[in-house]
This record gives sequence, structure tokens and C-alpha cells, in this order.
Amino acid sequence: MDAHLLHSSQLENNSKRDCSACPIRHNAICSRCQPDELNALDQMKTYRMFEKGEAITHIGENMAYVGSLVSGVAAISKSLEDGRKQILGILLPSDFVGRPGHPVSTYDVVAETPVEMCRFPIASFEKLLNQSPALGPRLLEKTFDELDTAREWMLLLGRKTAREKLATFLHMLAIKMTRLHAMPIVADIQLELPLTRKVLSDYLGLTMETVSRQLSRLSKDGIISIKGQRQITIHDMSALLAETSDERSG
Amino acid sequence: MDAHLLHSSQLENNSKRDCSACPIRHNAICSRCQPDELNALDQMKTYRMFEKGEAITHIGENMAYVGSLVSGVAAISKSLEDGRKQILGILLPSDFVGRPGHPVSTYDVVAETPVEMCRFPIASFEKLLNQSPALGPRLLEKTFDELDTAREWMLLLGRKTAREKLATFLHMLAIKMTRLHAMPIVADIQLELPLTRKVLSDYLGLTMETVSRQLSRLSKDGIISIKGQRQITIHDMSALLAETSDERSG
DNA sequence: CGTGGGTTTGACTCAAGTCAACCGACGTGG
DNA sequence: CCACGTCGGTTGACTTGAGTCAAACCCACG
Repeated sequence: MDAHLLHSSQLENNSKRDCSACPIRHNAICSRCQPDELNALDQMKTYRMFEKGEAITHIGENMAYVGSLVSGVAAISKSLEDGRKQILGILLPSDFVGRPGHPVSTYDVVAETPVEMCRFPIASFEKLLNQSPALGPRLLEKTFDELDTAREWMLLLGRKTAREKLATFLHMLAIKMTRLHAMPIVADIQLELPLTRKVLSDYLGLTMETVSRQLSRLSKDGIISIKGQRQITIHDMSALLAETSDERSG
Repeated sequence: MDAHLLHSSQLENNSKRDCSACPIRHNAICSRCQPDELNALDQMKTYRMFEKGEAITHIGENMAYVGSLVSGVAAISKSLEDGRKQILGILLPSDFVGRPGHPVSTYDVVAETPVEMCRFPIASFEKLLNQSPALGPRLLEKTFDELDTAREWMLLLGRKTAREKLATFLHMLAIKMTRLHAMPIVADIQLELPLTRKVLSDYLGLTMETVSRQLSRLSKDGIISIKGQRQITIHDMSALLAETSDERSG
């Protein structure tokens, strides 16, 4: 804890990582920026680490920063008064956090693994947003993408069975992984589950136990197999797709 | 009702309604436009009526237009292969339809009442979007608002009970109505349900029967009363809020 | 090798879905 | 003017999928 915090503050102090070497350079909010805009962002950026389980922001907080996730995984969530929790989105590297113009956060955002963020003071960012011709359109595009993802999930949460939810999640994860690693879609895709059963259940609107049971059933049915608690192999992508009940799969 | 339809089809033929007299002028995508931009929009706009039940767009369609809803109510939805349907959002006057830059629709959008739209050819609109300093930020703001709404609904769909869902819907509707009509929040708020039980069930991720039962129960519990099938009176807003289980209500 | 967090599995419960009958308002046509 | 059909809504009886509670399990780690 202390060691880690020390590490973060080191990063915070010395780091002026070169944007051109940035791993999320071509996908993040800055991806369309010309050298002059990139330079302006470079001036105002600072890096910050969040450890696993740490809150990046929480409901009602007045955010001083917006920014991009550089590495790690974070979850956006909301809860009911008795603690029932729903994960509203998973943030991956290059995803944007914060809403320019609305500094008060409407969500909890928590690091699910160690997370590194590239942050901009919200006021400075808003100012640049009003001038830059590249920043606004990119943010709009990213926001539309998030809206599409959220609505896809609404269909899952409102209308899919537990088995369909798991199948959809695994299928989506497999597609993301193969795209990311530019792998061919073949038989026996190997996945490393980045989430615990509990987190997964909060993402799918289920309980831990139901997630566990449905994974077992998919395994018994030969569609996937499970090694340990995090290694999943998909044997039959088209069978998995069929289990999602999505329109396009029929 | 008939008068309204007549009025609208007249509009379709002759219409070049003056933007300054437009009922959604101060809320729609154009709300921040200066006279010159407004003029450009005015040049490219056409009005179109959709009758109740008619598709405004459907999944996979290549949209020729984007635009604003001027009057009526429409529903955005997605379905599974066996017909299970989830409503992803309700469109009210001043709401925007379409995604500039992505002409292929990812949703079904259906008129739930007679709907009037103010439409812009998508290519022309995109061009203007790149030049106008007012259009982009407003669209971004509207998209963020929709994202917030969608995520609020994800919590409802994933984690709330049937009773909580109904309470949340009624509470939200009451807030909207009182805001819209600038009414004080007092006891006995009268609502006219704009949706059938079936549509409501597709919005809340329930069946028609469950919606009906929960409304009856809320009525028996004295929180609301139901006159006919569309007139609902809320007797106790704070009791209703308590039934939502939302964080802020506790 | 113990200890503990994450996970699996079983037995039971219950909220919501399914299936079906019925109700009541409305519009149409004999 | 009444009979009829339709459509949306309500209610009841029954079923079921997912939740709850609890015990056992399995590595991973110190």
C-alpha cells in the first residue's frame, strides 16, 4: 500500500512520458490531434496510478480531472441503497473518464486492477475542447460508442436469460481479444478472465452463484472448458453465438 | 387527434415553418445556433409525419436523414431472435435521431403516437456539423444525457424488482411532467400514461401481467390510484420515491 | 501446510413468467 | 339500437429460473 503509493507519486512527479510513445496514442481522445493540440494536451497532462480497488471517482464527487485510462481495467457502477450493485461499463486502455461541462460525477468508477491514468485538469481540458477541431468530434464518437454499448447491455439485462448473458459476455470478450491481438477466429480460443465471479455477476445482473452454475453448464455442454478459475477456452464460437439469442445469430 | 393529423399533413406539403416559432427551438440540436447556422439548417430541413406504429428507422437501415422529434412519442428498441423486445429509450419532442458519421442504424425506432420530425439530409448535416461551433457541443451534450439515462436504466433493468421498476418509472414520469408544466410538486399529481401496458413492460424488462399486478398493488397500498386504464394519480411522492430503492432516497 | 479468498455445488424458496379465463370500453355493421 | 368482435387490461392458478443460504472445495500464498 505505502510502497505502491510512493511509486504513484513518483510517476506523478517526474513523468512526462512522450505522447508519441504512448500505448493508447491512436485510440484515445487525442488520437486525431495535430501536433499543436497534442502539445497543448502534453503541457497539461499528468499521470496517476490507482491501485486495485481504489476509487477513481464516486457519485457526487466534484471531479478536478478528466482523462484517459492508459493501462489496467476499471468499472463504472451504480448501486441501490441496500447495496445491490450494477456495473454499467468496463473501462479499458484508451477509454475516457469524465464529462466536460459537468464536473459532478454521476457514477462510481473503481480500478479493478492497478490502473494508470493520463489526466487533464477539467477546466483546461474544457477550454481546449472549445478550440480544438479534433478533440470534440473524437469525444462525440467515443460517447456514441459508449451509448451503443450501454444499450446493447440494456437488452442483455432486461431480456436475456442467465445462460444467454454468460454466452454473450464470453462471445464479446473473445471478439475483443481476437481483434486486439489480431488473431484469427479459430477453434479453441483461449481467454484469461479479467474479472472475479462477483464482479462478473454485477456486470451481468446476476448472482455469483448463478454465474458459476452457468459457466459449469456451458462447460458440461462442451462449448467451453475451464482450467483453474480464470482460464477459459472456447471450443465452438458459432455454438456460443447461437447461445446468445442475438438477432444476427439466428 | 384528427385535427392534429390534418394539421401535420398540411405541414408536410407546404411546410417551411419558421424556426423562431418552432416549439422545440430552445431544446433541440439547434438550440445554440446563431442566425447564420440556423439559416443553413432552415434551408436543408423538411418535415415528415409518422403515424402511430410506423417505423422511423430500423436496424441495418442506411439512414438518409437525421433529425429532431417535434411532436409525439417514439421508442428506440432492440429485439432477440425469438421476438423478446427491450425498449432502450423513449424519444420526446426535441430529442435527436441518428448518428452523424454512422448512417447505418443500430436500433429500431418506432412512433408510439403520431410523430412529427424535422429532418436534415445526413450528408448535409455532417458537413454543417464540421463547421458550426454550436452544433457539435450541443449534440455532445445530448448524447451524454442519453448515456446517463441509458445507464440509469441499466441499474433498473439489472437490479430492481418489479415493484421498484414501476415506482421508478412513475416517479420519473411525475418529475418530468411537473418540470415540463412548471407545476409544484404537491400531493395528488395527475398523470396520463402515454404508453400501453405492453409497451411499458418492454421498457421495464417485464411482462404485461407483472406490470398490471404491480400497478394494482401500488394502488392497493394507497400510493397511487388508477382511473380507467391511463389516468394515474400519485398520492404520495415521497412514499413512491422510497419504493424506488434509489441511493438518494435512503 | 495451514489459512483464507474466491469458487463450486446442493437444497430450498420465491419473484416473476406462463397460460388461460374474463372484463369492459369502443367501434362497426346488421 | 343492439349484437358482436376487437383490443387492452385484469386476475387467478400454476410453473420455473434465478436467488438465498449453507456447506464443501481448491488452489495460491505466506
